[in-house]
Amino acid sequence: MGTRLGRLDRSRVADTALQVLNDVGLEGLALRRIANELNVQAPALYWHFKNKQELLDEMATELMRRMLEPLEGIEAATWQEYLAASARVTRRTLLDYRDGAKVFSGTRFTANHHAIPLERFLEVWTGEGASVHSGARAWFTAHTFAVGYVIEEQSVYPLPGGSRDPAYEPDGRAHRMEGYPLAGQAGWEFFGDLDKGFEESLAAIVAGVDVTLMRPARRAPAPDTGGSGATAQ
Amino acid sequence: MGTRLGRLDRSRVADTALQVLNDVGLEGLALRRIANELNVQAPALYWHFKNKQELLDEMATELMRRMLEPLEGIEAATWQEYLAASARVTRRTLLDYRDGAKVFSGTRFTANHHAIPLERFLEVWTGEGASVHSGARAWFTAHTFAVGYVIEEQSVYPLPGGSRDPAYEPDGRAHRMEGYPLAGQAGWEFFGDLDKGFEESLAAIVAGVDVTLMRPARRAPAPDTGGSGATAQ
DNA sequence: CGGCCCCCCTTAACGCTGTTAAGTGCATGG
DNA sequence: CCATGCACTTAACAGCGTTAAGGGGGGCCG
Repeated sequence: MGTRLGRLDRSRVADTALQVLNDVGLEGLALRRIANELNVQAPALYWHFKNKQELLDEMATELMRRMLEPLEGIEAATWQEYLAASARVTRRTLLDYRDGAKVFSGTRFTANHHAIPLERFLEVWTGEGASVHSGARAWFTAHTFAVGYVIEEQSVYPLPGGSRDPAYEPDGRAHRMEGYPLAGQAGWEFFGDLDKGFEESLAAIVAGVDVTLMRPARRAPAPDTGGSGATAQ
Repeated sequence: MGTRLGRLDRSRVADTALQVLNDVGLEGLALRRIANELNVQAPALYWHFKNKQELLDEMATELMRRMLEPLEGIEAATWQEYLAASARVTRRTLLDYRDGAKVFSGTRFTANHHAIPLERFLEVWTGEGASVHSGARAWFTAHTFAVGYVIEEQSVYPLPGGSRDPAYEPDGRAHRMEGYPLAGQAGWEFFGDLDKGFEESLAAIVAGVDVTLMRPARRAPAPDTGGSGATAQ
């Protein structure tokens, strides 16, 4: 159904693949379907990608690219604001695509655009007198959480902007939880208001990063996290 | 290869499937392969599961079941210890299986064993005078992070106990980061010592949960998280 | 201007996948 | 002793990622 617009290239294929993803999901993302949308036969894609994984990598890179614009628009005076804002951009971008978080997570980028916002964050962070080490840890914590959160979220709301998967109805969950009264109530919290839940968790993470990574760093260069006893390297 | 031990049932199939998973990974996990290991033909599995997804759900449930034993062994005086210990058990269990985190994440459980440790945590948490709401948020934050962390981790170390994927060698990463000096250094932090990284992030989350969810809850029943307040949907 | 080459795509085919339909043996209960 | 139905078999299908081989066309070189 697509129109032939001249030659193919990696980024046009990745762009079309992301549209197809929203139609059929990760499970149904077939090379023949993508090729059809580009008015081309499936093996043509192998001229531009050595296999499907390489196309998925390009799709993840394209998602990262699409995060950059809103990220550049962030005007954050503090590292807290920038860290939180970038986690929100990550979440919102991944939510725009069906199975976006699964495509994104664990996939290697084919370019290093992801270094741009990280570099910017670390400039602000180290400007406060803290180490690159602790800043990297702060960044990784927030983004690991954000991706993990959206993975859970997208199994409740599989379609971007769509309605909830019936199996995750809080009512049904609470009903199955007889014998676990507190856990039953908790089900509501998990999959109730996902926007609010994200904000609350994110606020906790930012506050914790401040306490354990930023503020000790001002006093001593090798912060002890109070965890399993391992001291910073 | 397998020996016929009488009849099949869901849990024996799931157990075998988890062994096969460690051999061939999620990508290579084929019903014919699992069936062969059970000395049975592939369609036989359809007597016990309506499709492959239902088998994957059972595998995730079995993983949850295998977390229960170490979780019950935890003697934690404080909610901090119990929350951190349960996140560690989650990580260690998922790391025992190839692609364990991907199998686990976003998959529905076929039983509600997961309520057991959650109930126990909420008892300790609410015993401190805080709400079920904030406790559920604390639990979800820590476990979302743990799963997200292992997903990243297993794309660096695909095999349980195996060696690192060459594409993630910190050396190589830093080399590709020219122009981003701080981000280049940060690469080491991300994929250097993953055990230590997990502990540092976990310590930050526990501390943040304390500050934003436990301690305000002692004063007011409806805690304001101090986030952006934007709960746009 | 002629011919070659290489880029980009085509057609054909392979082995494998999840899944369905139909049939079979065996244990069990009336 | 026969009938019921559980638990599995064999056979087959459509669709998947991927490879092999071939072809058309535009640009460069003789």
